Amino acid sequence: MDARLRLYNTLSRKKELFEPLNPPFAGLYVCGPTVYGDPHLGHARPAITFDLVFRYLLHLGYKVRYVRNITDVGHLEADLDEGEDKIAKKARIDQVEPMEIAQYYADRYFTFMGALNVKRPSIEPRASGHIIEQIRMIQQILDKGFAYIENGSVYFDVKKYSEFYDYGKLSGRILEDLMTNTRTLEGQEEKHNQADFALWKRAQPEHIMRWPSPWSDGFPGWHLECSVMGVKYLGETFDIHGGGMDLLFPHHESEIAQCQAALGHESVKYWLHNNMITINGQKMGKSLGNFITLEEFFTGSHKELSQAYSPMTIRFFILQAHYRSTLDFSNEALQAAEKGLKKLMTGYETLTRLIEANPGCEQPGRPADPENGSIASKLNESCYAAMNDDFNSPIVIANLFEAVRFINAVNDNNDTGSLQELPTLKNVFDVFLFEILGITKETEDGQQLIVNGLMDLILSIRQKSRINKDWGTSDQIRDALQKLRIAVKDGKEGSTWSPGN
RNA sequence: GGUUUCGUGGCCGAGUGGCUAGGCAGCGGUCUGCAAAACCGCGUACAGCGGUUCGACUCCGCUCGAAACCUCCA
Repeated sequence: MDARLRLYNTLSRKKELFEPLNPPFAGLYVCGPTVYGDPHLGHARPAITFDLVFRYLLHLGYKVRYVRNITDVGHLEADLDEGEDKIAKKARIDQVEPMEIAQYYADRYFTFMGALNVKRPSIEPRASGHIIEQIRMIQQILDKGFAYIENGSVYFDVKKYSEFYDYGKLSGRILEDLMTNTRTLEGQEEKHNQADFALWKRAQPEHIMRWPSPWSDGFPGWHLECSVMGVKYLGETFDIHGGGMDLLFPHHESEIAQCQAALGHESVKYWLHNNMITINGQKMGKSLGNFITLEEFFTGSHKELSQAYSPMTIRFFILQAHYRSTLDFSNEALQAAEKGLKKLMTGYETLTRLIEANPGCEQPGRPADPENGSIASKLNESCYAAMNDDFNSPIVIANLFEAVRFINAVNDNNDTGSLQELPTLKNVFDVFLFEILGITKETEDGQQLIVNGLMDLILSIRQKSRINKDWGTSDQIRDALQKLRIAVKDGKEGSTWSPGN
């Protein structure tokens, strides 16, 4: 087994050994949300993917600085209002200040990502707070001769750039194709070439989000912020840059070009890209209008949803697929995830109970089968191997299911010979399920304590009727609870209950 | 048209040149007052056609099909 982390670098299209530039430090930059709409399932994929990366790097002992930007400026609307900032457009509709919109949706984003147990990054910088730095980088690119000024706007000169460097190396694009194949958009006649992209745009009079610059009152181009903030907080070269596959071109390609042009070298060592979530085989996205917001998932209020799905179900659903695969949404798949997760959590509870009931087993490291090593430590190794192989969370989950089968077998057979495996097994769950995969028990609040008390009471009454073989009463209670979506299970040592089906 | 990626059993999804993925659903059984859970067992797979190979689902080529990107998008 290779105990070292390997990750798939989009730049080389190969799995590479992770060797950070300045160990024990590791830098991670991920393209964050544009805050002009409610967070949907598509936002959850990269957030959870790179949360997994973040958590695993931390677990391996790296001192990680994780930067994820908030885009609150600079994305152009290409359809009806060309040249107008998306946030500004929404603001005009709602008759409020653009920053108020950005603030509102940023807050929503944080709230829902929090529900998904996504760790907050070390730094969450906003594009609007880095206008000065962006202006400086534009000036650097101009000074090096890789940009030109046209009517108050500044454009990146892709043709000039590709005389020295390879524009297209990340996405596999060929420059000649880009020059000829790019669709002609209105208001783009200032460009010398179709493939050129804006570094600074002069604002039209009705454009409300604007800042002064040496060239005009305007706003920065839409690829610039990530280059600027990545370099500012992680250094001129840093380890990992992540994002969705849809950002590969032109966004990340242009980021590489901007850094190369301004700094004389590239800034990113490993490029990581998560795949898309599809709905009926099609990408789920804002512009397609087929997205389901996270709020709708949590409440079940969308016509495509047959029920509500808890945040942990969503998280588990996403982690059950490898991050570089597309993941197709369906109610059936979500329900399977819900049940699978429940099985895992029940298994963990059984494990905890077994350890409490058998204080003698609290000496880890004594394998039941010394010939072949313990099952628990094998699973542990297998989980590390999976994570080291480009963050293969589905394999980790498969291992955890195997652990559950083992736990249940011990529980059923009272196999005392295997009890000493349990502490190690608990450690595997604590590390992989909770710490690295970031699954949590769904929260219990004050109401829950009352419910617990009531349920204890009800089940003790039912137990009495069962002892008296009063099946009518006992079934009446169970059926009534069933209608409230509370499942009762009768075991040898009394009954237990759980919410859900 | 170009670039990138993919096509695995009822559904979702891993993986490998020869040895069980896993989950959900289904069927049979054990257990149980019944049920649920759990456990045991079972079934239908690697789009098609060629090639390389002792042997390919796994490598190569072609065909068919799908998606993303080429335009803001996670």
